[in-house]
Amino acid sequence: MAQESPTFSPLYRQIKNLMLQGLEAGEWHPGEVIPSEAELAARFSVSQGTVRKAIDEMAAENLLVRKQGKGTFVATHDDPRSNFRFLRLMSLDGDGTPPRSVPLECWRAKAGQEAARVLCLEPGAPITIVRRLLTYSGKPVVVDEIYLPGEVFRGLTLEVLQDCKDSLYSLFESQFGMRMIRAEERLRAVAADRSSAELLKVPEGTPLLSVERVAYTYGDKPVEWRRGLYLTSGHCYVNELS
Amino acid sequence: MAQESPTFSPLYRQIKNLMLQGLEAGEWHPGEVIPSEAELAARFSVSQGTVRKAIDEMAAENLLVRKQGKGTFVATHDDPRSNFRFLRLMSLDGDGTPPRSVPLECWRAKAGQEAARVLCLEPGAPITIVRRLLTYSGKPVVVDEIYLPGEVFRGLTLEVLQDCKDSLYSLFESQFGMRMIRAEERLRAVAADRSSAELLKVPEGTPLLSVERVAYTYGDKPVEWRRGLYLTSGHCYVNELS
DNA sequence: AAGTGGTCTAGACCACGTC
DNA sequence: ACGTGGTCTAGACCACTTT
Repeated sequence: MAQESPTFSPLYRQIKNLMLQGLEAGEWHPGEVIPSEAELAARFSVSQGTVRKAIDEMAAENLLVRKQGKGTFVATHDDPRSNFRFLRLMSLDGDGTPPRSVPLECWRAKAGQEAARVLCLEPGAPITIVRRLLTYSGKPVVVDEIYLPGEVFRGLTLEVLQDCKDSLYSLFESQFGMRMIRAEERLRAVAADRSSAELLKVPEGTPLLSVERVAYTYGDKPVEWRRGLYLTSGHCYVNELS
Repeated sequence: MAQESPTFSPLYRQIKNLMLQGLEAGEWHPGEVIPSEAELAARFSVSQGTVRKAIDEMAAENLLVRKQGKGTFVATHDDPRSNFRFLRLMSLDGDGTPPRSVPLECWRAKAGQEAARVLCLEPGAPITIVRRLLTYSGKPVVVDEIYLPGEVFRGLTLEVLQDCKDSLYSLFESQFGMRMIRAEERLRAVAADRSSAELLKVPEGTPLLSVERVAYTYGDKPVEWRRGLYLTSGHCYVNELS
């Protein structure tokens, strides 16, 4: 038989898409409860089980968080236990103290070929670049260079970064309405250049872990390109294969 | 109110545990179909929906693979598309040709302190050690040292490894009944020692990506400890954060 | 007591693969 | 035509949190 409906989409997935639009449009904000399953079922005129399956998928993607007896909440980067999600760095001894972010520079520029390609911008479009250090117990471990679309992050300055007590993604979420939901990282081993070596207080040429990341928001739209150099003498990058 | 049942376990999870025992005991082998949902529901005297939820979880953990219209199958490492699951290496240019495994050595030894701890063995217990090279398009990219419990892998020799056309985990699965289902990796950047540098044909001191892995089989039992040194001049380690 | 998500059931129908 | 997994429904009851 001919394949009649190559675009077949089950009901629960259509419901999911409607809810995704709600999230993207800001109908429900990070940290807030969304309506109960029964309410959503009534709104969309489907059974509770169908809404449930839509929510299940979104919870599996870390977009929503279910809490029995309380409701279903829009996920947020403020939750401290979600810190390991986007920074998989662990001390070689058991020390679990969280890192401190030390912003170094923040300036505006025009997107070059590569930045434009990665962030899906026009070459020459305004971008914002951040350089910062991550320290564990006062010792420098990561130096990051972060490229952001200038339009979205118009109000981002060094002062804003210095005043921020939370993670970078918490700041992006609360101050710029930009929520990171997924990222791809590419890891390589490189030799420390002079500038990085100075910041990390190691000899030039020291092997460093280069971590290149593209982060995406709703609709798989890339909104951050970053390159970090990790000093892995006292820390390691942890990954779970499953 | 007092928490009456701290050990509450829903029905579908009990079913799942029963099925896990079936997998572990070898009742169903990798690649084979398991009984239909209706059959399992009858066997366990529960509804099909409950069996379904048990299978859903196991499919999410890559233990089972559902195929609409055909049945549910025990996952296997033979599936070529599962190669990226445990070897997240990608060419920097788009070249997608798979790697070739070149076994170098295979010998028996007694577990030292660290190997015993990681593999949950008695110090002095027999272990098997494998050294091998991974080449892409003929060029050496990875040198691996692999520690295995000697009891389980008694028949493993260099000849067996050389005769094997599939992945290492396929061999372990088919020849030794040992299926890897999960692994933890720790990544660091290190300088190439002399031996590795020679094998990878790079100068001593070249930055290499050190990948230390512990792989687990059913019941979270560790059964492999490996350390790989990756040459990342032409390849990178890809990771998805979500 | 009331409201939320979590579990379990039973049955109907759909999409896919095989015979 | 048949068997498989996939979707959808409606209703009952359980576990957790708040009022």
